[in-house]
Amino acid sequence: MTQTPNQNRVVRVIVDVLALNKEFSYLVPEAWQVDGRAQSLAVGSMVRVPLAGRRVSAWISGLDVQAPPGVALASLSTLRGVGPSAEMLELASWAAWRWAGSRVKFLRAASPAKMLAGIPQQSARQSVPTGPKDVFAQAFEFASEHGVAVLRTPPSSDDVALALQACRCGDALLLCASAARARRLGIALRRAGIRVALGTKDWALAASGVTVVGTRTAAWLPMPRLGAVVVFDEHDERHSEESAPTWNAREVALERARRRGVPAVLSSPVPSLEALRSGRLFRPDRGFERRGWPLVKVFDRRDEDPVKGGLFAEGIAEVLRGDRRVVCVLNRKGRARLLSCAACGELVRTLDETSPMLLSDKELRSKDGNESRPAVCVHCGSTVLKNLRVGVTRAKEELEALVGEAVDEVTATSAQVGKTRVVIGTEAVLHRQDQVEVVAFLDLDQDLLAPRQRAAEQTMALLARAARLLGPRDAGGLLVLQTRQPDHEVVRALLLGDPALVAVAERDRRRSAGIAPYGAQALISSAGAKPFIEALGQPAGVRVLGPSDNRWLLQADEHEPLLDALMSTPRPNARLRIEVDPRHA
DNA sequence: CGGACAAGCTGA
DNA sequence: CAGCTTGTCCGG
Repeated sequence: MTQTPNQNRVVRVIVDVLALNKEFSYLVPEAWQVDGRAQSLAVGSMVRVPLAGRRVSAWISGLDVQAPPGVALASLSTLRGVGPSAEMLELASWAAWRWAGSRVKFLRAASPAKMLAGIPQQSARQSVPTGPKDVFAQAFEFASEHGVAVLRTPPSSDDVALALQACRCGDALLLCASAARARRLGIALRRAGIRVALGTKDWALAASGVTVVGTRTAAWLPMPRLGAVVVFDEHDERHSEESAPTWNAREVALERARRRGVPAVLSSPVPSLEALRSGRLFRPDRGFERRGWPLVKVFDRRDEDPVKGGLFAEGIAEVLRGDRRVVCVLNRKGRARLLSCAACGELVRTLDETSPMLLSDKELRSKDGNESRPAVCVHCGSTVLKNLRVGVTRAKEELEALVGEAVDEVTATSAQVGKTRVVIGTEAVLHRQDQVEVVAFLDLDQDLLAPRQRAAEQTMALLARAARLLGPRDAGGLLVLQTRQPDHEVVRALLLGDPALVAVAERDRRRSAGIAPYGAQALISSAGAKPFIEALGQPAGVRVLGPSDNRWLLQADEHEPLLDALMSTPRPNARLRIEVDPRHA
C-alpha cells in the first residue's frame, strides 16, 4: 500500500461518546486538500465524523496514520475548529488512568465551549518586576529546581503577592477553590497589568498565551507558555470533582507542571498530606504565622454541671452579647445522635475514641456494629447518658433567649445572608456572612467525631475558613470553640497557631490504615460492580475487600498496580462507579 | 451513547 | 404470528 507522503490521507480520531473507549480511522476528504483544511488539521483539532449512522464530534488523535486493513473508511464530515493541544490530549489520557475514568470527560474539559477557527498569539512575554526576597520567593526558588514546594501561609495571607511571584516565571496557572476568590485574584492581577484569562469562558484568550486564573476546571485550559503553577488552598475539597471520575485539580496541575518542567507551589493554611508528600514545606517564621490566625477561646464543657448544661457553656453569653457581629456554627450533618455521660460529661465513644456509639436495645453500639457494650460510662460508671443533639432551629431559639435579641438562621438553601447582629447556621453560614468579629462553633465535637475517615482534617479546614473570615490576630476577631475534647490535636493546633499538629496525627492514622498518600484505594459500586470484580480477578499487588453493601474496596500500596489493573479490565455493560481514593471508605 | 437486529412476550 | 418490548452488540 502506498501513501502520499505529505497529505493527511487517513487520520485517527477519538469520538465524543462517553461509553466508547476506542479510536477510529477516517479519510480526509479530497476537497480539504485543495482548500487548505487538510493542512490546518492538527492533533487535537475538533471535527465531526459519521459513526453508526449519525454524526458525532471527535478529536484528531493522529495524523497520517496507516489505514487499518480490511475496513472501509468513511470520510471526516466537517472541521469544527481548534481543540486541545497534543500535550493536553496526553494529560487527559493520564487523568483517565489516574482516576479510572473516561478520557472523553477530560477532553471535553480541555476543549473550547464555542468553536474557534484559529488562535492569534500574544506578543512578547510580559515581564513582572521582581519582588521582595520573602518566603514566597524561596518557595519558587526551590520549586524551580526540584519541582514542587508547599507553602503554609496563615488563613488571611496575600494571594496577589504569591500570584505575582508565580507570574515572574512566565504565564502562571493559578487555581483557586472558589469562583469568588478566583475572580477577585484575576481582577487584582489585571489591575497590576498582567494579561489574565479568567475561567473557562476565556479559553481563546488562554490559548493565545496569558496567565490563567480559575477554579478546578481551569486546570484544563490551554497554556502554550506555561511558566509556573500555584494551587491556592490546595487542601480545599472543592479542588476535587464529586462525581466520578473524582479528579483533583491539584494533582492535575502538578502533573502538568511536572511534564513541562515548571515550578509548582501548593499553598494552604493547613496543607494536605498529599501536598506535604509531594514537595518540601516552606512557611513564614512562627511569630508571623501565629499572628495570621485569630485569637481562640475554648470552652471546655467536661467540667459543667451535667444537669444544667445545655447547648451553651457557662460564660459564653458574655462573649456572644454586646455589639460584635457573631456567627454561630452548628453542624447537624448526619443522623447519628451523640451521647455523653450525665455525671462526668465524657463522650460515649468506641474504645479507640474515634467514633461515637449510639444506644440501641439498651446497649451501646458503634456505627459499624463491631463494638458493643452495656449503656455505662467507661470513665465513671454512671448509667445516666444524655442526648447532646440539638438542631439549628431549636438552637436559634435558645440563642435568642441567651443574647436577648433576634437571631437569623442561615442554611445552605436559604439564599440570603443573615441580617441580625447574631447569626446561626450550619457550616454553610461561613460562605455567606462577611464582616464577622466572632465565630463560635457550638458543638465542635460533632465535626471532630463525624463518622468520616478525614473528620479531623475537614474540621481543621472548616476552622481555617472561619479564621479567614475573622482575619489576622490584630484585627481583633475571636474564634470560640465549645468542646469536650480540649486536648484534641485540632484544638491544640488552633490554640498554638500550629497546623502541623493535625498533619502529624493524621499522617499516623492514614499510614496505619493504608490510605492515600500512603497507599491507594478504589471503591467499586453500582450494578456493574459484581461482573467487574469478577473480570478483575486477583491482580498482583491489589487486595480485594468486600462486598459490603454491594460495594468492593480495592487496596494497594501504590497507585500503579491498582490503576493499571482497573484500566486493563473490560467494563461490563452496566452502570459502574469507580471512585479512586474515596473520601469515605 | 444510540441504532440495528435478535430473541422473548403478549394477545386474539 | 404480527407487533411490540427488552437485551446485546458494535461502530471506521
